[in-house]
Amino acid sequence: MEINLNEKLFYNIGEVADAFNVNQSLIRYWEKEFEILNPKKTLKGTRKYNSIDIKNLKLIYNLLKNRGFTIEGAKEKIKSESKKIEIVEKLEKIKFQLILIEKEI
Amino acid sequence: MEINLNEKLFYNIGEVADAFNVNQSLIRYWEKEFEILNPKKTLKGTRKYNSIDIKNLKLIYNLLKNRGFTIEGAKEKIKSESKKIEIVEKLEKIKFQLILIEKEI
DNA sequence: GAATCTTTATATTTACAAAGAAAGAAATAA
DNA sequence: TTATTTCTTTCTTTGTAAATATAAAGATTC
Repeated sequence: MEINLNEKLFYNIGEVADAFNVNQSLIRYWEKEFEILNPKKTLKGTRKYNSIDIKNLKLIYNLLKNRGFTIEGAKEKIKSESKKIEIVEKLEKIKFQLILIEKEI
Repeated sequence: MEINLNEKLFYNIGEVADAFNVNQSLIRYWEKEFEILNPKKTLKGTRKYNSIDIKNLKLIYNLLKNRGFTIEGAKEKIKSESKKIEIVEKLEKIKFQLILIEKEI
């Protein structure tokens, strides 16, 4: 990535596409496909990407380009993501309990 | 699946395709794509699927049809599978140690 | 004659790119 | 300053390439 996506509050599509090294059209296409990708638009219709949009884009990019999911597969994955987070939270609690037990020994 | 794939030692492609409810050509196509799918052939060239082939087919089917991987993504996943198995084995050992510790308490 | 084989052609789906219009930004002239 | 021109960016819509899946043909085997 030439462009650092941590400096500004908002980025436009050109900067984003550049940072991910993909075509602008691909960013727009993902927007059609993925509900979570919903950048605000100016009155004139220009997209403005904030840090949450960037985070979601990184997630999508990773699933599609690194991990080898289809678009549909990535959608499912994202849906189940929240469930996974719940599970991780439960595991955190268990970890906490284990630490307590360890201290009792 | 109409056909139960646990009854016989070998199945031919028609039965397999039927069981997975896919086209025979798809089974052959996957064979070209996935190294792990390597059914033995009779002297005359007819494919014979044993339980390992069936297991691998289930894996491939699951990755492609249920979990939403691309073919390339599924290949990668399968490659990394063996590494995962190693990790699980290590965790099993740790579990064993933990049980030992628990008994000492 | 029903099932399978290989090879090749074709269909379908998925993922992305191109094209032309519109808007924005920047440079230049009045 | 404020018009005017010019270049760049972004827009939506439409087109297309690549990936995936299936079908077809003709030969062979069960």
